[in-house]
Amino acid sequence: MGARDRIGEDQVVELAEMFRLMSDPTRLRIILACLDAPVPVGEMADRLAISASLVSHHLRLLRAARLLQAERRGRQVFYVVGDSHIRSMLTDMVDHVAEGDAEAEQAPGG
Amino acid sequence: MGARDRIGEDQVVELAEMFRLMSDPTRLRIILACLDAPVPVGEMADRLAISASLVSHHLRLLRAARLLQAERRGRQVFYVVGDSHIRSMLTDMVDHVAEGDAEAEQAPGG
DNA sequence: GTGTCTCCTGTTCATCTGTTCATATGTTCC
DNA sequence: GGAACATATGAACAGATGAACAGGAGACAC
Repeated sequence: MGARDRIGEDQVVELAEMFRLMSDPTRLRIILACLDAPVPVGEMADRLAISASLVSHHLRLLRAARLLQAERRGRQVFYVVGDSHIRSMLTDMVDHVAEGDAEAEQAPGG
Repeated sequence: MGARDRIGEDQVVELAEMFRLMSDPTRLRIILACLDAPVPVGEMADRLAISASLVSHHLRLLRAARLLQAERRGRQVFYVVGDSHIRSMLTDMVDHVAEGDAEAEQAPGG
């Protein structure tokens, strides 16, 4: 038993890289921003209060990892989470940190 | 829609830090190693083919984030994933990369 | 009490990463 | 063709990170 034991080192590296993309607050904010609906780069930069250049830099990484998909509409480029599993996981994790923040204190000793 | 937009910056940082812990292949391997059952540090080092010191260093980070729980049995210390959500998510993600690896090969470009 | 095993902690170093500034590319309108 | 807007890219720098080395603390056996 244990799919977690059956995955090879390559899979682990692949998974780690996926987590790495989401390990930065700025990048995570970008992913979360376009979790449900496509969002243009400029709006992201405005909502996240960061420069469009920085957003674009992160977007490049996210695109390379297939985490985000780009869709051009005229002069604007809309980005959206393209992976259903990632989207589902993200939604769950967001809910987890939103609620689990209080019940994580069940650990005895310390 | 809502939950992902309702979380504040602190939550995002908290979530990002969680991902950060899992973003390292070595550290992810450690987490995966003690995903189901508690594993002693020495066995981890042996199974992962890395020094016990390095394992301990990573263990410290994982413990600080409450991702892993330590349990002392005699002179050995067993570590196990202490978060049900994380365990669930990890199992799902492992399965995701295990399956997605086959369909990801349809990309001709490098 | 001594010796050994297992694990923890502190420090240093090579490397990577995120961020900013300056600039290029692409698109629309005239 | 040119101007304006939106996005992408490259170089450089400050900060963070993982890995290795050395020393120390706790537990068990004698």
